[in-house]
Amino acid sequence: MKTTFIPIDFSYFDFEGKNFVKMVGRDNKGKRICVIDSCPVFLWAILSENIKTKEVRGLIEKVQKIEVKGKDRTTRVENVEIHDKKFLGREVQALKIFATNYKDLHDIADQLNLPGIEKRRGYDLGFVSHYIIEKEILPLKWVEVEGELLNNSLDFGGIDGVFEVDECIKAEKITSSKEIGFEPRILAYDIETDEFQIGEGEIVMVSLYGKNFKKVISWKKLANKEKPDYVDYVKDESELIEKFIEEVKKYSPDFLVGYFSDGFDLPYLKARADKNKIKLSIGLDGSQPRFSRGRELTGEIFGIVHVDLLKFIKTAYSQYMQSESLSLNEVSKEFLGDSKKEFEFVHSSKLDDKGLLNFFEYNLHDSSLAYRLFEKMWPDILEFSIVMQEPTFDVTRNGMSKNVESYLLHNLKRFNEIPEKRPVHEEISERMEREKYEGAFVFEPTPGLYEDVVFFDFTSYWPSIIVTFNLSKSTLLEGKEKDATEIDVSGKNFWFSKKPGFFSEMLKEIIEKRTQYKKELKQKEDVFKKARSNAFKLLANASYGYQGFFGARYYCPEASAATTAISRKIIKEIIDKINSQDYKVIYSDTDSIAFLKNKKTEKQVEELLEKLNSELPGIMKLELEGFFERGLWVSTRAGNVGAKKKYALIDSKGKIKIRGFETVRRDWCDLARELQSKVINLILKEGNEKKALEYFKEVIKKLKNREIKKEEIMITTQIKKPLNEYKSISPHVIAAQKMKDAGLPVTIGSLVEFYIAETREKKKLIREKVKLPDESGEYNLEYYLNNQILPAVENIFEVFGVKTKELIDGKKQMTLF
DNA sequence: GACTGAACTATACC
DNA sequence: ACGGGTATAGTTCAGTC
Repeated sequence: MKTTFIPIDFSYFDFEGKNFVKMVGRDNKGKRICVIDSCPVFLWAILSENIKTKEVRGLIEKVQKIEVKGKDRTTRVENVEIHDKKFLGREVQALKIFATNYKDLHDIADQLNLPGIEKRRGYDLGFVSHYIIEKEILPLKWVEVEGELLNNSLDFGGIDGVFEVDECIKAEKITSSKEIGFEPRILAYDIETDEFQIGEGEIVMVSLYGKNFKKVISWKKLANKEKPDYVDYVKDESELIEKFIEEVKKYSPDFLVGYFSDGFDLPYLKARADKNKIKLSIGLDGSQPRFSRGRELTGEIFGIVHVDLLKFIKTAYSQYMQSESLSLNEVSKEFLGDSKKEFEFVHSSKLDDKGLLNFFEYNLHDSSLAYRLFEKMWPDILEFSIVMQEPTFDVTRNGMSKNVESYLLHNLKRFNEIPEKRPVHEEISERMEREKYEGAFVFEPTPGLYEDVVFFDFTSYWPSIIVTFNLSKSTLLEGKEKDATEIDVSGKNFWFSKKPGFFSEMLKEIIEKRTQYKKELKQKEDVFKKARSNAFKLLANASYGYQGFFGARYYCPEASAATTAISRKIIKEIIDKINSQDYKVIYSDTDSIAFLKNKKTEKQVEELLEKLNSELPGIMKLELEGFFERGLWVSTRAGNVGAKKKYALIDSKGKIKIRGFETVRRDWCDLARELQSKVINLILKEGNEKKALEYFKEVIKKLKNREIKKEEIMITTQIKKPLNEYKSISPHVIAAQKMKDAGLPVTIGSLVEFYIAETREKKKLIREKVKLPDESGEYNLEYYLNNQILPAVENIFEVFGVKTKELIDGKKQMTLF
């Protein structure tokens, strides 16, 4: 039979010692299909450079006889071929060694520790990735499948008999198909429980939200009020879990979506199913979710892609987001303009009818938010899967370095390259201990309020350096060669080949594709194209970090150090050139330069830009970031030098851009942040400090009169490690400990909120004055004056010669008097 | 007990 | 374990007098 098919979920199984991929997806009529396929399994043995033909023949004969006896199967070498390949850009001869089972390749490799074989590679990709590379079948890309319809046949020991799909096909031929669009079936879910610890308390209710579908399943019932339509009552928790499974099966989603569901909802469901002695048989073959043993839990369901949106948001969006936390509430506000429903948690036994009704709504709304977030992010999720060529389950969980690596591995074929291996544990520890290399250049500004500021910045600065100078593991030379680029890295020299390597070639393609899509987007908007452009942008940006990351296959700190060395050299040259053209550079950080326009016209500035660009090497390019009417730089708190990474700008439309100031830091209280923001605004708009100073005096007065609302003085700080590992017990650790004592969950990543209160006795340390938001108390006047609002504006007013400290002290004495 | 610099910690910038 | 280094700034800690 023949069908058009889109693969969504990827997994594999063994039958008679061989590996088979099972792909679950849809056909063009929306029917749910499972396609079973296989591919040759092999690894590479790279031969020594000087090996003789005769020796190769002997080696092949020896390798052909290798057999590995395992507990439940025997794997043997089935065939050996010799190929001309490349490894790290070097031409090599390599044996392609075919074997029975992918998981046994490691054992085969152990037997290949033979003279004449230099390296063994290509057996640590995972069978699914190996399959995708070999058969060139991409996740979420339509294909034409020809094969045998398995209809409860005995093939594969009757494995398809238990698959809850419309058709199961054993593939004979798979070819690519034209794109016909795909609308995924999405189901979001969320549970509410009596305890925060996994499995500790009962699951009170679970909500489901899909297309024209909403449901809350609960064993807790309203006593007197009528139940809403979307609520289904069940007898107890055990029935709740069974009903949940039933509803998921009935809805038949491609994607089951949660928020922090890898870490909470799914493991909680599993734990409670275990406790109730029932099976959480949610997989399409009746299997239970499988949880990885890694540092962080991940829950995988056969046939349904379980997506934890929190993880994807962390890697794909967080660096560009305004939200100060990644809570469902904040993220929903930013992406959907909607927030969670208000609800104060109480134990289910203490819920009255009104509370329970709210709880139903709250629970359903959370699922609705997750559903809509998925819809919003679907173009990015889809394009990430297609660009990285990895299953959606993985790309939604991997970090950017893993994504860079996926892209590399899936494109090596075009370069005839054998993949490098993953670093082993010892290598990783060694790499982690390496000395840091010197990074970017930051210009020390002179504090002041400047008029007419121009900003230039480089487009994809570091990636463009890597490409232009060919900086990578495969192009790093051992010593000086004739056709090499010599790079002085803080007094030490490195040489890189001028012949382009696959890393910089691929990165060049990534940058070019990004530029091309961006150009096309200007002509016509398209959410999917935008998502693809974004995926390439993120890949390019992560490529520099990748080479310096200890877990990378293509780890190359020399390339990273060379990249930053070149970046420092070039930006300093540009600064000199701009200064020599009768402009004055006032600031620079990594890839951006700010300078005074000096009464010149915008056209003259653009000509300057053009000239600078004509002198830049390779694909490097400088861009005009913008013209600004005013810019403010301040000094550091400690000394009288200009502070780096702290400035504020205003453009001709009155739009203000603030960098680094306390205003943009979440670990300062709102009072200080809003005061500072207002002061910066007034100064930039007015061009002087007068109105700002008046405003500051008002705030001091209000604070002293205790007219400030409590929520404005709350300080929020993140817990970054287990509480007992803190060497220095700072206020936020005390706050966290207090929360823990009150039975609230505090884990790594938790944000704790507290304020500094007045104390009866005189206490020396700030941490002794910490109180949680719901603890009664007066805010500590001295602390908020001297440690919050004064530091927030002191350096700003200092630019104008105003001594704010005297302002606070003077007033204080007066009020005391 | 006051003072001081180093260490620790969180968060921003690019 | 799940990109990198540069930088500011607060609070505690440990040493001195």
